[in-house]
This record gives sequence, C-alpha cells and structure tokens, in this order.
Amino acid sequence: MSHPIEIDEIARPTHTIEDYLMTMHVMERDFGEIVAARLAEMMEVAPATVTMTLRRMERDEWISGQSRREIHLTKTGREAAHSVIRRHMLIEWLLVKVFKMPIFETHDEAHHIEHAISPKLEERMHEILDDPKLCPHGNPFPGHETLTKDWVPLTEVPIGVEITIRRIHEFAEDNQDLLDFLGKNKVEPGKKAQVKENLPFNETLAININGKSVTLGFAAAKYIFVDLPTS
Amino acid sequence: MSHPIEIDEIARPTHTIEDYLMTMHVMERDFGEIVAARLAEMMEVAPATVTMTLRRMERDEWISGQSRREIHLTKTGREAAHSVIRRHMLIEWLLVKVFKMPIFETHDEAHHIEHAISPKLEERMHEILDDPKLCPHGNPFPGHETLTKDWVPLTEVPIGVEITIRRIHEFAEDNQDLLDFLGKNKVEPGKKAQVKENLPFNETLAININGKSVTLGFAAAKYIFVDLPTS
DNA sequence: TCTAAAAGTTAGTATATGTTAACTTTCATT
DNA sequence: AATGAAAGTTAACATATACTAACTTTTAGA
Repeated sequence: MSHPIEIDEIARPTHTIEDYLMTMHVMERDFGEIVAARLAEMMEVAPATVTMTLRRMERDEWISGQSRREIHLTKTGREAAHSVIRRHMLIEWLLVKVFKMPIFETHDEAHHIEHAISPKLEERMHEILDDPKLCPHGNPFPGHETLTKDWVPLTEVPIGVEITIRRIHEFAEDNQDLLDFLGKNKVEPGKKAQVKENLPFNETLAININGKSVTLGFAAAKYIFVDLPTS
Repeated sequence: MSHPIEIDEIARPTHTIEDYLMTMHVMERDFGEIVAARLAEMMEVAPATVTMTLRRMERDEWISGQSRREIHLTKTGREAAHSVIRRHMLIEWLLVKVFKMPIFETHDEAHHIEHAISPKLEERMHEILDDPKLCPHGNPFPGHETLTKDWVPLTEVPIGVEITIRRIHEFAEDNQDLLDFLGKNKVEPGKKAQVKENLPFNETLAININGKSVTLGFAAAKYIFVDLPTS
C-alpha cells in the first residue's frame, strides 16, 4: 500500500505523452497552473506542436480542458504522470547508488530510461532502492511534497546566514550546462553554504561553498532551494 | 580496449532500426543469411513494412544489398547491432544480479530498456557487471561466439547421456509462453539433465531434469543448447 | 478603452512506422 | 520448361510527432 501502483494498469502513454505529463505535473505542483506556451518551451517544440499534442491528450483523457486556457490532468493523467516521475527518480537513484554516477549526470540518462520501465520493475526498484522520498537532487516523489515545503530558493536567503543546500529543481535539470556548472562547483544537496552578496540590479548572488565563492545568476538561484537554520 | 565502443559514436538508429539490427545480427550469426520474410515474422510486422524499413536502412547505410535477396550489414550497421545486443545483455544481467529477477523474465524488460542506454552507461555497466561474455541465458556477447561453439541443440543429444544445459537461444526468448514453461520447470543454464526419450515421429523429446521428466517439442528443443560430457 | 504582447490555432507539409490488398518476382520441383 | 509456393514490392492509407507561416484570441497595461 505504500506505492500507488494500480494492479490493472491502464494503457501506457507514448514516450512523448509521458514527457508532457511529467512537465505538467511539475508545473501544476509548483506554479499552480499549466500554460501551453511554457510546455512548448520546456519540451523545446513549436507552439503548434503543443496544440496538436494537447488535442490528442484530451481525446485520450489524460487531460481535460473546459476552456482552452485551463489545462487539468485527469485522474488517469495524474496517475500516469506520477508513475513516470517515480520511474525517473528511481532510475536516478539506481545510477547514483549502483553505478556511482555523479548526480548531475543522471537526469539525461534517466530521462530516456524512464519510459522503458515496467510496473513490475518499478515496484522492484522501490524495494531495492529503499523506498526513497526524494530524488538525488532533492525533488519530492509524488505524495511527499511536504518534505520540501520549508525550503526556500537561494534568491530569498538573507546575507550571512548558515544554510544547507537541499534541492536543485527539476526545471534546472533540463539545462545540462547549468548542471555541469553546479557539478564543477559541487553545489549539491547536503552542502553547507552562506550567501555573501546579493546584487538585484545585476541579478546575481554569491555564495561561499566548499571554501570558495561561487556567483550564481538569479535564473539559476531561483531553482536552488535551501534550509534555513531556525526558519 | 576490451569493449569496442567508438569514441565518436555514430548517430544512433531509431528503436525500430535497432530491433531490426539485433535480429539481423542473430540471423547472420546462426543461419548465415538474413531473409526479409523471417524478419517480418520475428518483428511481427507485415512483409510490406519490412520492405519499407529495409529501404530506409539501406538509405542510411546500416545495410547494403546489391541484389534484393542479399542483405548484408555494413560496418556501421554491424557495430550498431553489436552495441544494442551488448546493452540488451548487460541489462539482463543488471536485472538478474541487482534486482534478483528470474532469468526468464528479463528478456522483455531488457528489450525496452536497451534502446535508452547511453554509450557512457554501457561502458559503466560493463565494469560494474564484471565484463560478462555470455548473457544470463547463455547467448554470447558479440565477439565471444566461440564460447558457445561446442554446445549442441537438445534435438541432437543421444539418449541417456549426462548433459548440462548451457544456452537458451535468443529466438526462444521471443516466446514468453515458452520461457514461462522453461522457468516453471527450471530448465536453465547450469542444470544437469538427461534425454530419456526422443520421438521424431511426434517431434518431441523427454528429459530428466530436477528429478522430474519434462517433454519438449522439437521446435523448443532446437533452441536449447547443452554440453556433452566428452564431446 | 485601446492596443501591443502573449498565447493559441489552422493549414500545409514532412518523416517513421505501421496496415491491407493486389501484384510481381524468384525458386524449387516435377 | 512449367508451375505453385515463397518472397518481395507497390499503392493507398493511417497515426504520432514534428515543422513553418499566417492567422486569431486573450490579456494586461498605458
């Protein structure tokens, strides 16, 4: 009962649809709405493509949309989204734990493999990998969102406070250059740090981490969540 | 130097083309020729589909075919075939060793995942899984075919001789019902057995294995290879 | 309220992969 | 050499996924 895997699994969406569902879940979770134009950006396809794909998704009842601007996941859509996200995160853990892969190299690899995992293997991975609640980057498994609710983006952290890096948001994971940068500077969950400087006019901030100073643009910093000591 | 993984990897074939390449490799290896009609049967598509797919494969130089009836893998085609087969077999080992999955459940799962493994991860899997030369069913990794050359199909084994099951051929793996049957009766690599009866008119033979008698049709038995004691 | 920017749609096109039905080609065997 | 079976091809079609270009609709801000 710990993992919401249906016995009589519904027909699996295509890889493309699973990708859409995944992104939609994150948008709904963190922004409260799903905007087709954002999907086009995230999926790196033309807006017209999104229109057509959403039409198919509505036909197949992954989403429902009374008015055009209101995209909602259906019950089956949400379940399918949760499933593919779980698979994604489980594979990331597999790559980290079994293959000792650096956490910032796991996302792309997992993004391909996630579509190929059967419900049975998903179940097995949960057991072997010890039922994780967060992915290696600190993003929550579906149903465990509350674990992350007290973490704040680096952009909102006061100067000088001792913080702990907790989470690199999914939307940062889609930018491999950024991940490489974070990897090189070892900005990763568990690390202690301090914001040394915050320059809104420049849209940058500097943190001390690993005994060094690292300058981050706001665009990146907003996707890095940390623990404040007393909160 | 142990694994022929190219540095500057050529463009990856599509999943479909990888499936064709895999089957072609096995046909070439074990039957000496590739016949489109056989491909259609193995891939479970209409012959017309094979015609069109082969045309694309020729265009993209995975195969070359002077005359229509002569299908040959090109150098790149063969390398791509070897790569996908290695990935398939490595995943089978991963499922067996890490996830403790029964060997007769690994093929289907691996058949999906194989397409999603990067060259880098393939390399890593080789290391972690200890550079295997045979898959869990006893089929050889590309380049290690000689390991299997002395094994003979069950259909050719004399009555009463003590044998060891060594290999369940890839083409049996595409029949899940057969695999379930073999799994249920624990007819698997490493097991000792004896042919008790061979009825050509009936196209069946009976073996003693695990202290029980199991009757196999020739269609299945020809895909089960064994070690003769003295050979 | 008007208007520009943002968002979304339609139309026409392309490719990979599949189908069925009808046809042709090749091969093996009398 | 004739013929029937096996193999292969062509034609017409379908679907998922993508594109560009042109268009419409919505929303937000002056």
